[in-house]
Amino acid sequence: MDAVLHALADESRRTVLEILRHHPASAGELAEALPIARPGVSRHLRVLREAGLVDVRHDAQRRIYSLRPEALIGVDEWLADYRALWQHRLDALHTEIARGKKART
Amino acid sequence: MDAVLHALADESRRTVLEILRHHPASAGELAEALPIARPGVSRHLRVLREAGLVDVRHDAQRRIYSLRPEALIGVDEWLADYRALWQHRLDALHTEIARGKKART
DNA sequence: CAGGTAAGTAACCGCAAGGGTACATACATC
DNA sequence: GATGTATGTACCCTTGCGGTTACTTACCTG
Repeated sequence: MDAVLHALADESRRTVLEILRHHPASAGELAEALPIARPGVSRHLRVLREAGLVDVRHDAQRRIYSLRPEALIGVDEWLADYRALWQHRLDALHTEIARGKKART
Repeated sequence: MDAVLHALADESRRTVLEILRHHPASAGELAEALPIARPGVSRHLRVLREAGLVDVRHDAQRRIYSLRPEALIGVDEWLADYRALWQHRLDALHTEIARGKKART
């Protein structure tokens, strides 16, 4: 999961994911969408590949990248524990609010 | 959310969160639990503070840190969109498996 | 108020990440 | 097989981050 979180920490790489979330795209298309030059994008794509977040398909000279959201499952599971915590807090907050209402009546 | 993801990308900082998930702790206690020296931990704590992931309470010279898991809600919401994607894929996979079973009978 | 403890900051070092330019590789076409 | 296009890699440079030691700040206690 470390590699995934590291990949997610970069804004450009998240942008790539957002694009791929809607449709697969070639490396060139992705580079056009980012404010950095092709080589830089290639490197970002390598990070995403190694983190298991994207898949590559060869189409002649083109490399078509597509999303592999399964890699995010690990992060999701990690967050699940915390989700229980904040859910608990929100519940407590709601209880508090309800109590306040009751007291005011 | 950027600050939060940046904070999460570091193993040491995640360790701090894991500790605080169970109980509040002073900066010194956290430093003892990590393989790095106090000043380093102080900086990690600052990152976590600025990302809104922890709260500080003063107790004489001690600074007691506690978790504020609410900050992770943003990440959770961001992941939610992807969750729909992989859920869809897993459903498709299960359908495929079911179909395979049926074919074999 | 002197001494001790807890935490944070400052200055410094080393390394790894991220960007760009230039080059190499793969494939399609003429 | 020469040319053009799409992509990735090598190299260099700069920046930022993490770690350490040394110092400052805050607070408690005798």
